[in-house]
Amino acid sequence: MSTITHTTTDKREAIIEATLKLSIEYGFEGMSTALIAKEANVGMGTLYRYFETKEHLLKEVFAMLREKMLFVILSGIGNFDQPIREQFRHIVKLLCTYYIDHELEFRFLQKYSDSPYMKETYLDDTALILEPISGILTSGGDGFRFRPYPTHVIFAMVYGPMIAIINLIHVGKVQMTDDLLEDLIDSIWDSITVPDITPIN
Amino acid sequence: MSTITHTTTDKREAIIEATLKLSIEYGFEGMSTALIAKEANVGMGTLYRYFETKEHLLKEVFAMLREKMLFVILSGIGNFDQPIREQFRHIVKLLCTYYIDHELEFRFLQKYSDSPYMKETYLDDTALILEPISGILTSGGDGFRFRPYPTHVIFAMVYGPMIAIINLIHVGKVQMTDDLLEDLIDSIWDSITVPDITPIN
Amino acid sequence: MSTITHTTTDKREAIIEATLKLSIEYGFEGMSTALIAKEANVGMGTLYRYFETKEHLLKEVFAMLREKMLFVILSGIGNFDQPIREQFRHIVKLLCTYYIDHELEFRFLQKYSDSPYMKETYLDDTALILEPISGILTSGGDGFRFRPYPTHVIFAMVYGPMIAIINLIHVGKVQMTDDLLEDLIDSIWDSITVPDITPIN
Amino acid sequence: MSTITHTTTDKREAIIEATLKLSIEYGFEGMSTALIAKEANVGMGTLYRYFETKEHLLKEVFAMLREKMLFVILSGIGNFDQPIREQFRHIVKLLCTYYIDHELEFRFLQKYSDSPYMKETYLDDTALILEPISGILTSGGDGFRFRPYPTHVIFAMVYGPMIAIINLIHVGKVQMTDDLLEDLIDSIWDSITVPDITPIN
DNA sequence: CATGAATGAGAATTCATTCAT
DNA sequence: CATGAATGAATTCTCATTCAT
Repeated sequence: MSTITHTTTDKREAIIEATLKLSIEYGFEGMSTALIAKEANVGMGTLYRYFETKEHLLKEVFAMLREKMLFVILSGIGNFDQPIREQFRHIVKLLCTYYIDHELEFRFLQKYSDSPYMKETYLDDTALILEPISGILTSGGDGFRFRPYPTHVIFAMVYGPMIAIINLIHVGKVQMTDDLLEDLIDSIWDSITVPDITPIN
Repeated sequence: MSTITHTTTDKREAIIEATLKLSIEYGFEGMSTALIAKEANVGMGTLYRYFETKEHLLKEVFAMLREKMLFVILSGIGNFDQPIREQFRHIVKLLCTYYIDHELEFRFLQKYSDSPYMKETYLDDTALILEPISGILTSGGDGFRFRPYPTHVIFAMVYGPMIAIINLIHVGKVQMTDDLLEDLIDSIWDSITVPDITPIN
Repeated sequence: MSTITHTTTDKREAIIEATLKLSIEYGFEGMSTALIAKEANVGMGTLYRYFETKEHLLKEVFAMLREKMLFVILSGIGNFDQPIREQFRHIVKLLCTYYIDHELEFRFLQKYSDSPYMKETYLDDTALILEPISGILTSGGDGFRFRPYPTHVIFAMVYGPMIAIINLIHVGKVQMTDDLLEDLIDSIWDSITVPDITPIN
Repeated sequence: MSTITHTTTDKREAIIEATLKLSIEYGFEGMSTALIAKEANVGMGTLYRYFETKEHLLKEVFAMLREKMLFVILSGIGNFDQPIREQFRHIVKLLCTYYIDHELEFRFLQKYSDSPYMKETYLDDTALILEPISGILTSGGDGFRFRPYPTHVIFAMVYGPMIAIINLIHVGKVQMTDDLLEDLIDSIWDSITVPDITPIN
């Protein structure tokens, strides 16, 4: 962050940015390191100063995107005193908006999660998009009960439709509006909860 | 079925089988044609007798899997006189069961749909898994109404969770049971419909 | 030549014919044996029944063309009692006409003579086109003398321009007429002889 | 000439030199890029840094040889005030000497001109060797007249024998001497001109 | 004899990575 | 630190040749 390392950081950032962009356009293996370097306006050797390997580079882009996403979400997180349902609505909305506005990042994460590289990487891929609300989805609530599914399934019932719909928007099949988003979140909510009052259902 | 075509079919099948298996293990570009040939126990030249290009091979595997899936589903399709909800339940169950039992095929389709190859291929990727029930999801019903979403969104609300959950099972995070499956289908149903009688909800 | 071997001969001929045609269109290595077989309407195995190797096939086409050419020339050869100059005129005319009318054969011979295959083959390439008149060009004459060049050079002074002009005609740069041909032969004659007695010519 | 470009030029030159040599020995397709690289003492990748394709490489060798030849000829060109016949004699001599002394280059040009690659290349193949004297051969003169042939034919009557004789020398069938060369040029001259004194011919 | 499916050695080309400057 | 020329292992694809039918 000091002035001196600024240039350095810039190059690193430029490489990551280039990787993000090109990986979407060409795919991970369609994108050569030479191309990345060119797009980032650095020499090929420079790339290897900052990243041990193409694979490492991808992994770091992935890690960076995760952290960036987490930061954004956590920054925007609301009031913990609110009812669970409101918190859920708020965060899912935040998440969707974020990924709708950051197509490249979303696509990269999807691509990476599905690639063989992921095997080498530590993370639980599926939960990725839901990390920020893992807490919420395992707690109880007032006026409703989560359906008695394994936690993983609850997660899947949330991020499954989310991912599908974000994709839809990115490929231009659907225009997202605030109202539609609100409704969809309600739909998802309905699919993982039951009202608490009527045990009959 | 004659002796001649039998041999022929055998090699073609072996190559396809090998491709299916190895593409999961190594990814499309991590899997060399030499490896495929070896796994299929044929010479490299043989592979190129049956498939013009590696890309063509992948496309044909994809096309074959689609047809196979469609065939299975259509063969198992139930009574069209049943209420929509029953038909939905039946087919989604069939689909889930099929893909749970055919992990390699499921993974291949996912991979292919996300790959740059897909661009060259004709199909609407997202709807793939739902082709068999596209009819049902656009018709009306008795005792319920589909939520007023664009058709694409309705689709996404169904295949999104399906894919997510099938994945969960394949990676071993969840054990699927008949009861769980039934419940999940109900959950999904709830997320795309509203009861017709009580406008309150 | 018997009725029984007729079929056999036909296939051999067909292969040779196909080779001749395709070698011009694609070049020796641009022309695959599979293509030859297809063009000749025989199976690939058949080709190898008649010719040990692609190289052997080419060599035999070459040999065949030589013999064919020799046969044509010898058949058309005129009166040995005629003056040398008349014999020269007659034969060179015959040769030129033959190669003008048999473009494929001419091109094949040129191609083959220049190829590495030629190394394996016995013949003196350059003299090829002049074999039929080698006798004439080494004898003496009345009213003229051959210029005091090595025999090889005399040959070269004849076939050099011949080849160049036949090429010109095949590529369509020049239209050959009887008169032009006669004149050219005179020109060539002038370049290898000097008048013996009368400097006036 | 700086250190950097020197190294660069060296490798490029080495590759071209190797190509020149090997193409004679093995033919264009008998010579693999791996072999070229080895002969040039560079890695295979290096070859492709300098030349996009094997085909491009060959084309550049061709272009380079043409320019080199032109340069040599133009540098040695004599006095334009001399009679046409003297100019003709001078330049043909220069050309013959050049190609006699540069066997590889001569053979390469012949090979390339006859190859399918030539189709892609711009040039009028046949005239290649005569480019430097095309001006002379179309002008008039004193004391002689060019025979009334199409220009292409005049050209052919010159380069035909030239090529044939140069070949003869390269394969060792003839030893060239200054006297022989002078005489041959006279012979060629005689074949394309007639004395001007006797309009009767 | 005729066939053509099967084969694998070999060819052109690419690209991640290194290292001398 | 930065660079990009150099490298060769690895990849896709071709094709002359064989051999079981």
